[in-house]
Order: sequence, then C-alpha cells, then structure tokens
Amino acid sequence: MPTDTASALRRVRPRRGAPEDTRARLVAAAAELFNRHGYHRCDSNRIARAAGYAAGTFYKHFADKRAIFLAAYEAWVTSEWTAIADELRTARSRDDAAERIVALVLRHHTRWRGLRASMTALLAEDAEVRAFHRAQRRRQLELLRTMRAGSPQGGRTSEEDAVLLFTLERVCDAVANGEVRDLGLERARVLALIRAAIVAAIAPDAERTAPPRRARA
Amino acid sequence: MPTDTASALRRVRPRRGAPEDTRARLVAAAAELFNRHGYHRCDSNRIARAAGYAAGTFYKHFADKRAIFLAAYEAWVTSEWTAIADELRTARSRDDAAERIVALVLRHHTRWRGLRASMTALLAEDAEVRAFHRAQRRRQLELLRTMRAGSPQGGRTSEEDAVLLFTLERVCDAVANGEVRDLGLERARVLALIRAAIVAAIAPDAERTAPPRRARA
Amino acid sequence: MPTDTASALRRVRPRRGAPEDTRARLVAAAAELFNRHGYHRCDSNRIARAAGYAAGTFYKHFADKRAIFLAAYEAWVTSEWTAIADELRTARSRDDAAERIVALVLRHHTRWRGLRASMTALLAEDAEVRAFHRAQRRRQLELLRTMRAGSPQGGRTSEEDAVLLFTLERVCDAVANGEVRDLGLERARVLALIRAAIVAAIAPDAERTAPPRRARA
Amino acid sequence: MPTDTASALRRVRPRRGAPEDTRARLVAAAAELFNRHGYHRCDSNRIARAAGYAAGTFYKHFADKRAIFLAAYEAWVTSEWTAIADELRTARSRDDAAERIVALVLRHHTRWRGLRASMTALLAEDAEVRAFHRAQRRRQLELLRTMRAGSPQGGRTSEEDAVLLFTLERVCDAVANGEVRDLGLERARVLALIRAAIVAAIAPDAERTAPPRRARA
DNA sequence: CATGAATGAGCCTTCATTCAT
DNA sequence: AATGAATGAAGGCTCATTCAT
Repeated sequence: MPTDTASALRRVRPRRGAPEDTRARLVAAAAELFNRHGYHRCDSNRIARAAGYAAGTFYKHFADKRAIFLAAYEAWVTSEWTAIADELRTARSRDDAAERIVALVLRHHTRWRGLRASMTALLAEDAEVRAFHRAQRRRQLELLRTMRAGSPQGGRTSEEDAVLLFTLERVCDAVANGEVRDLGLERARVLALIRAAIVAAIAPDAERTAPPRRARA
Repeated sequence: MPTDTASALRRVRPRRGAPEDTRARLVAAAAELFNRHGYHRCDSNRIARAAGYAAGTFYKHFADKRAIFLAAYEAWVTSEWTAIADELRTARSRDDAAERIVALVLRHHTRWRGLRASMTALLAEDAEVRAFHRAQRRRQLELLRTMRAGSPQGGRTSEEDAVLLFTLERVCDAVANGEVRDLGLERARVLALIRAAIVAAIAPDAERTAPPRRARA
Repeated sequence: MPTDTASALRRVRPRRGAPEDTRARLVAAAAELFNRHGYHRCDSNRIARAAGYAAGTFYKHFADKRAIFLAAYEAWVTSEWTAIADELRTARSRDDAAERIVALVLRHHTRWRGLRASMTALLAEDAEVRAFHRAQRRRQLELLRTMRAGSPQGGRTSEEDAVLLFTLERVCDAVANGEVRDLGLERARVLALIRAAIVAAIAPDAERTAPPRRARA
Repeated sequence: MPTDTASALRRVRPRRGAPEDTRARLVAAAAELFNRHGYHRCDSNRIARAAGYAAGTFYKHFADKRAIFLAAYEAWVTSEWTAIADELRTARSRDDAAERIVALVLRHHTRWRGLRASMTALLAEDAEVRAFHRAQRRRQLELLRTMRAGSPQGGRTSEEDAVLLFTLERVCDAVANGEVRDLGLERARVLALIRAAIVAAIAPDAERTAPPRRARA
C-alpha cells in the first residue's frame, strides 16, 4: 500500500530520539569517516548525513568538528581499554596476557589506523587532543606498573616502560598500515619480538638478562 | 628613458633567477611553514609569499600542494642522511656512532616535528608519500646491516632491525614533541635506553645477553 | 505510584499557564534581548529559552520572529503612552508637563535604545512595522494639538508640530546612545533646548517671539 | 563568427584590473544592495556577483562584510561632503547656502535611505561604525561654526548647533522615507522650517528673535 | 620567469522553523 | 499548552588553482 510505504519511509529514522543515541550515531559515523578518509577530508555535513541526520543536527551535539573528533578518539580509546581489561581478566598467565595484549592492540590499530594517523597530526596542532593523549599514556604506564605488582622487578624504570609502550605502539602501527609487509618483513616475527619485550617487562620470573626469544613464525 | 625604467624594474624584482633557486626557496619556505603550522594550515599563496614570490609562481614549479610537501619531505630526509653519513665518517667507534646517531636523529626530529606530524597523516592518504617513505626505510635497514658488516652478529634478523628503527623513531618523536617531558620522564634515561639498543645492534663486541646499561642521567 | 510521578512532573514544568502569560513572558524576553543585542543577533530559540520555554513554544504564540518584534515594539510604545498620560495627569502646569515629557521620553529612549535602533532598520524593510510606526506618530501629533487646545496658537501648523516631534525624538536618541556625550556636549543644555521648544509649542502664554531661554546647565 | 563571440564573451569583464577599480566596483555594488535590501539581507557572494566578480574576490579586498559596509558608508559620506563643499563655494549668500544645503542633504538622504537605516542599526552594534559616525558629526559641527565665522552670533552654543544638525538629519530622513507624506504633511512646509532654522543659525544679519518665516509651499 | 587578480567549489556554521510526542 | 530534537536552506569565508599579462 502506498500509504504504508510513505509512512514507513518517513519513519526510516526516528525524527526524535534520545540525544545520547543521536550523539552516539554521529560519533560512530565520524569515527568511520575520519578513519577512512582522514580528518581534513571529512566535512561535518557529510558526517551528519552518514549518521542519518541533517547538517544542522551536527551542531546541536558538537560545538565543532574538533569536538566530534575528540569524542571519536575518546570512544576508540575507551573501547580499547575495555577490551584490554577483558583480556587481562581472562588471561591464564602473564605470558598469555602479553600475547593477548599485542593481538588486541594490533587489532585496534588496524581497525582504526586512519583515525590514528589523523590523531597524530592533530596532536601537533590541538592542545586538547594532546592533553587527552597524555592522560591515556599515563594510564598505560600505571597499568604496566600494576601488572608487575608483587614481582621482583623493582629495578625497572618508568623510562623503560615508556620505551616499551612507544615500541608496542609504533610496531603495531607499522604492521597495521602495511609498512612491515611493504618492507618484506615477517609479520609474525615482528609481533613475537614485542610480545617477548612485554613478557620481559611484566613476567615476574623473566630473566631480564636472557636474550629475547626468537620469534615463533 | 626606457632603459632606465627597465633597469629600475629589474631592480625592483630581483627574484628572477635560476629555476632551481626559485624552487629551492619555495621548498624551504614550505618546509618551514608546514613544520610550524601543519600541512592543512598553510595555503600555497602563503608559501609563495613567504618565499618572496607571487601566488602564480608556485604553480610554475609544483603541480600542486602535495608536490611541494613531498619535495620538502625529501629535502629533510636527504639532509638527515647527509648528516648521518658525516657522523659515521667521523665516529671513533661503534659506540660513538650510536651516540651520534641518536643525538642527530633527535635533533632532526625536534627541528622538524611539525613536518613529521603532517607526514604521518599524509602517509595514510597519499600513495606517493608512502612510496617515498618506504624507500627511506629500506635504506635505513641496509645501513644498519652495513654497519654490522664483519661483526659476528649473523643471527640478527631484519625484523629485529626494523623494530629497532621503529623504536628509535618513536622515542625521538616522543622526546621531540614533549611527550616524555609531559609524562615526567627523564629525557636522558630515555635516550640512554635507545643508545644502548643501537649499540647492542651494531657493536661487534656487544654481549647481546648483557642487560642494557642504566641510563646516564 | 503514577499519581506521584505525574504530580512531580507537573512541578518540574510550572510553565503551563494562560496563553496570555506565556505570550507576555516571551515578549518581555524578546524585548530585552533585541534591546541588548539587536534584532538580527537574537535567534528565536534563545528568546524562548530566556523566557523559560522550549523552542517550539515560540511558534505556538507567534507566526515568526517579525511578529514578536512587532509585539515587543507595541508593548514598549504602549508603556510609553501610559507613562505620558500619567505625567500629563499629574502635571501642575504646561511648563511642568513639558519638563516631564522630555524626562520621560529620554528615560524610555535610554532604556530601549537597542530596540529603537533595530526598529529603525526594520522600518525600512517591513511594511507592517512601518504602518504601526505611522499610527503612533499620528497619535503624537493629535496629542500635541490636544495639549494646545484653548490656547491662542491657532497659527501653529502640523508641520511645525511634526518637526518638533522629530527633534525631540532625535535629540533623546542622541543623548541615549551616547552621541551627545561623545561630542563633548552638555547634556543638560541639550535637554533644556528641547524643553524650551516644547514649552513654546504648548504653553498658551508663551511669547513665540521670545528667544529660547538659555539652558539651565 | 563563433570564435569571436566566444572570445568576446570571455572578455565581458576583464579578469584583471587595478585593485582599486575592483574595490570601487565592489563598494558601489555593496552600497546599492545594502541600500535596496538592508545590510542583513545581502550576502557577500551576492555583492561580488553584482559587481561582476566571483565570491572569493570579495575577500581579497575586504576582511569581512562589516568592512565593506564601512567602506560604503565612508564613500557615501565623502560624496556628501564633496557636494556640500561645492554648494557652499557657489552659494551667492548665506540664505542661498542654507537652501542648497537642505536640498542637498535631502537628496542624499533620499538616495541612500536604506543605507542610512542599516547604518543606524549597526551604530548600536559596531564600535568602528560608531567611531566613524562621531567623527563626521564633529566635522559637521566645525563646519557650522566656520560658516558663522565673523558674524555677531558669538552667543550660539555647540548644543544649539548639535540640535540643529539632529533636526536637519531627522527631518530629511522623515521626508526621504515617506513619513512626512504618510502623515499627510506638506513636504515644502517642512523643508521651509529647517531652512529657516539653518538661516537663523548661520546668517549674520538674522534676527534671532524673529518668528520662523512661514513655509513657502 | 614571474606576476597577482581572479576564480569557484566547497567547507563550517547558523537559525528560523517544523512536528511528533 | 508545551516540548525539544531535528531540519535544511543559506550565509560567511577559505584556498588550491588558473590565466592574461
């Protein structure tokens, strides 16, 4: 019936919904578009349309494009942290935990590599993005310290932890954005190296003087 | 007198010169501006003006904005390689070489941190930037292998070298862009850690099983 | 209990009331905002919110933004007329009446100088505003004629009255918007001049050939 | 020939011209549009198009819409002052000067009544417009004083001059915007009244105690 | 080789207005 | 009667790029 079709079409997307839902849909659309095309290649109208809304709706929920980027970045980081917590809860050993963390970080970096690239550029331009980024890093450092709690590695410095985190991040980026593949390197070996480094950092029984184990390819 | 007028005009516009000079001035101005404000916050007119030319001149020398970015990126990388070659030539030992390389890379990353940030974002969007980037990385890997030539480290894999390069790069970025400082970390310790890692990678007499030396703060 | 919930909700939204009250609140808010920021710098949502209502409520009471401006303008003019009537009723003499009128008009122009400025601009664009404005002017001319009733000034023309009104209005605007102050003029002298002109126009015993009295500064 | 037509069409408006010409064309178009539709009903794209240029050209010559309004306002005031100077130079007597000034001001207020209305509204919102406006007023006061130079009217105060200027301006506005006509008043009589007031202000032989002459209708 | 005025598509943002609840 | 999320046309402004000189 034409009447039904018309009214159905009119209802494809609810004109009214909880603001949080709208906001969440906009953030999801923005994350997707920023990730795919880069921050500077997405306009706010396009984000709104992709989320199923009109241009004006965007600005009822976000002050500007920067704000939704920050929200998308936050959402992504939050989901990563939630996933990490899950993995750590179900890990059977510290070795297992290291393995899971690498897999998880890699998955996230792969999924959101475009968003990460935009974030890196904005980090240099936007103080708020920077502040948020630093806070995440501090949280990571604390987590590392916590994971080591009770183990006899009192000698390990924050600087060592930080270098480990930088390495983990950069290596996962390199795998995610195809650099490792383009260089003809063995992805599995690369991953095994950071896995080993993490184990060395958190495992209580790790002999820190032992050479890193060769990668399991 | 027409002659007078002509010579007067010529004096007013001293810019007429060899195309390479013009090109070089434009690239220098672009590098400076991209570095300071970010790729997307510099328009081509501004670059031309900063170099002392009119807007149109820009497009006589570069097909588009992307092209001059690539040129600026190339110039920067070239200068870094030249400097590395210099350092290696004058290095008294492999230890010394490692130290010099870290200092140099850090200096370059600090000087050009804005350009690097833009590059990271463009890497995700632009195939040509990506191709150039990969070529540099390959060259770095080769250099590492060369530096190790003759030393009894045959067991070291390219993956290990790559991870080292990623770490070096990321750590220098972190120091250069203030992340290390913002996290309350000791810059000297952080640098000592990568220095140690490089030594471990290239020094023929390095005991690879030895613990990394503690940072000289 | 549903009853509780309902009554709680009713308490949360006390705005439900007689339509005239809502209308009056909206007009008051609009007058204040137009006066403070100018017609084009106030959006209807903001007016509604300032009055304590939601955006939609605005359009239940006014066809469009123009309509509420007209209402605010009307309210202002009405209050001015009411005040004038009061002053005239309690005036002890025509001299006293002139003095009171100047004081009152000045007070109103000062209080509503922003609204008046917007009105002037809309006058040129909107026929309805214009029509209302002309009606007020006619009423003013009639009042002047009435005030003179019985006095031997039959020779005074409507044109003279109109010029007097224009002068009164313009001078009060100049004082109200700071023009007089900015020009380094004595406000009291300026006001004395119009006061004298009004006295000359309405006082039955005024010698029209007498020079205007010097201002009491 | 089609070729000719095409090349002719391409040349309808010179792509390049002296910047001052472009600027002047833009100002002229803006003045016309602001005058006809009001400041807030004209967008910068439309102004550019009306002047024969593309949207972007506007912003090569003016920082924003406010700036071109100020330029249009300045151009208008300048032309009025030039005309006044011309009239005063050719005036045969002070009486004649008064008559010419009224005629001229009226002509200008009629021609630019829309621009004047916009200006009045912007005066309340924009400090720069206000500053320019005040400067003009000061200049007018000085001119009046100059015109009286050597005449035995030393007793006349600046406040009287200012009131005269306000009256002149307001009355010319009222005639220009149709208020006088709408009120059924005799335009000629109204004008005669201000003419008389001006004569009284500048004529050395004016008996200031004499009643204003009745209007010549 | 260099100029620089001009272009115009398109971005970010606003706001008067609607309508389902 | 009131809500408030949503609309979408339109406005201000930018900037990579062109082209006649």
